[in-house]
Amino acid sequence: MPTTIRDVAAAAGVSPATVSRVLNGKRDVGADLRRRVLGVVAELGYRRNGPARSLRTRAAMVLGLIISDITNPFFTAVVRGAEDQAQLAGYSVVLANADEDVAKEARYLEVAAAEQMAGVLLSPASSRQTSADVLLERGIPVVTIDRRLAAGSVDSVTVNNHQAAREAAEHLIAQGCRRVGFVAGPVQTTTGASRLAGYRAALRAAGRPLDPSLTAYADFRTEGGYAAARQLLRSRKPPDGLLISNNLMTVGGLQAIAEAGLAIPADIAVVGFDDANWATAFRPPLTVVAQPTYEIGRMAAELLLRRIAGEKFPPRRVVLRAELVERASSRRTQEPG
Amino acid sequence: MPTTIRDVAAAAGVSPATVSRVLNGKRDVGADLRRRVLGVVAELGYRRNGPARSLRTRAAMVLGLIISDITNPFFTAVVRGAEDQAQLAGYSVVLANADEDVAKEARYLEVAAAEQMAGVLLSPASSRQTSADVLLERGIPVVTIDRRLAAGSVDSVTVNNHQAAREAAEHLIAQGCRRVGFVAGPVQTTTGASRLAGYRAALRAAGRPLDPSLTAYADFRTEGGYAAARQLLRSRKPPDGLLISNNLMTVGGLQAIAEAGLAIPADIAVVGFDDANWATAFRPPLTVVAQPTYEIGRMAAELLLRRIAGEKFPPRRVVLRAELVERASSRRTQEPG
DNA sequence: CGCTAATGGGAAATCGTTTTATGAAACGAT
DNA sequence: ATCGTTTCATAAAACGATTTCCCATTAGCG
Repeated sequence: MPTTIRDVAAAAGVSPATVSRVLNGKRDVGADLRRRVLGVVAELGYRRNGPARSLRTRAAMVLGLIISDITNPFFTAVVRGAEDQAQLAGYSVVLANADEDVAKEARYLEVAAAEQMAGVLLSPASSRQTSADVLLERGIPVVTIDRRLAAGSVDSVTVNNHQAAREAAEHLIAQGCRRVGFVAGPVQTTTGASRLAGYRAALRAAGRPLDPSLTAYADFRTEGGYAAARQLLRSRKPPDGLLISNNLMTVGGLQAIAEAGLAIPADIAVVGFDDANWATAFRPPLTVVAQPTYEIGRMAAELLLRRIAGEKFPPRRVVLRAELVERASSRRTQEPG
Repeated sequence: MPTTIRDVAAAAGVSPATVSRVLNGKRDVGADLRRRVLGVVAELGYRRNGPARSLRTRAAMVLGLIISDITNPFFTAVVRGAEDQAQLAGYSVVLANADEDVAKEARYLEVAAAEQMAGVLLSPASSRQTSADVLLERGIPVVTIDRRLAAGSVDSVTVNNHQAAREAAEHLIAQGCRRVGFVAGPVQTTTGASRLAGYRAALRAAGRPLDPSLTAYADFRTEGGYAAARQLLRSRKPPDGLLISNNLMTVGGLQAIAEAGLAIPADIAVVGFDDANWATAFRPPLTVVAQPTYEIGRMAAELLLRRIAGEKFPPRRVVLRAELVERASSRRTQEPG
């Protein structure tokens, strides 16, 4: 029913092979013939059949993007960057939501292989338990986003988590906070582990003891952040400064602080991660570690497309800069006590 | 290189046709044979080639999901619902971000057709200028989400926007607001138009004049909401109550209010749309019109899958309930003036 | 027992594209 | 005039699944 390449060929009085070459800009086709073919294509409104093409070329013009939590605005911003870059090269982006679940992630990786996707962007739920091999074995390139895999052979695009977390903690210390608390993410992600390490490095550098009761562990989700922050606030010696290591957990943390009736920054100074659009609407405006989200996605897609194009180079670890954006939530004019 | 259906067939000592039948549960295959085939499939780790399958069956096991703004948490929540439902039926979901741009939307619709997607969920940028016909002509079903098309022949899943907006406005009036302002979305979307109409209906019912200086138009985006709210606040007779007709614009509106140094709800009572996770972390907690986002996505996917399965029924317009969730941002104990 | 019907399985065509191998024309150069 | 060499097109073979026929075998029934 829909027009095929044969229809176009017949209408233009050439063979299907010629039409194909015109469409793919392959070997030289006479300029006049090319024009004629393109004319017929436009006239008949022909669009090539994706699956047939994928079957023959053994690769779909599709990039997989498996992210760990689609409700996290950080990732959706990344998606935009990746999508824009992919589109420049004529690729579409398929999104999947792995929900921080290793098994679900594995399933989607298999789907990517079965669908012959050209390449996959992945924010792995765990740096070790990964099924990325399914793709690598078949020669489908993978680039990890926001997090790394323990096996060092895969390209990655991340930010300088360690340093950023350290600077954020040092900022709180410099503002006069005596007890700086930390809401940590899952340590099986490189991002979670690095940020925790950065926080600890800051305390160490400041000669502060590492009080375990100042660190609470959560799962990068709003509810987790809420519970973790509550636990910290209810301890016998609660923190007067708090660093929360991702976006969603920051929302939960703020809620816990509000419920506890504490004033920001007077009672407790707060620094969050990721510059969500509500951060400046919040009162007081939120100090955050801002990540170049769009650029992360764009860069990762660019890297992936180069692999897909067959470029050879040693595994690349792109590290972009995350920067502390100081706002009122962490600003203390006078030292307490 | 990867194992094909022939490999499986050879290893199991049957024909490819039989393997195919087992995998698709089509005609009855002997129980013992079926077991043997499935055993070999598992043993060889065989996964069928998606493109080959799509080529033959003329439909990929893929649903397209074209949303108008991926940075809007409302839509990402919808995505989750759709994805979960799709997965139950063995379908994957492909996401595309149309950015409220009619041309971009048209491009993605063509991609969906070319890729032979089984069906498409769409939140159209405009109720009239749509290219959905590209799909409908080819028999690919479409279900619109959050918004409707003017051509009434397409299934849709929306909420009762008119009534919800009206109730929200009436709530503000009941709280004693004398001048209730409204930040409207694009009226070429059915959602934008309905919410505006609901607001107006509330004023009319309360016998209030329709002061045009109390309505500002924006684009469903944060910056637009900020600009619109600022315009309202700077007018000669600013509102003492404000209804903002979507998620992102609410963030912008709150920012404008904060910058103007106004107190919520004392100086201005606020009601937003969509219950983002930060709404309760905000001080005062935000009164919102909450939409059943997950259910919208789930329902739309369910409807689409039924169409894909070939069910015949007249175009269905599912309307879910959006409900006002009263919190402190709109609560006024005493009447002003 | 003989006939029809039902069941389980295989051979081969088919989906629409790309690509390899091949050939015809055109053009210089010898 | 002949022989390469390009250049431009074509015919036909993939790609890997599904599915339409078709053929055995068995079951059912009078």
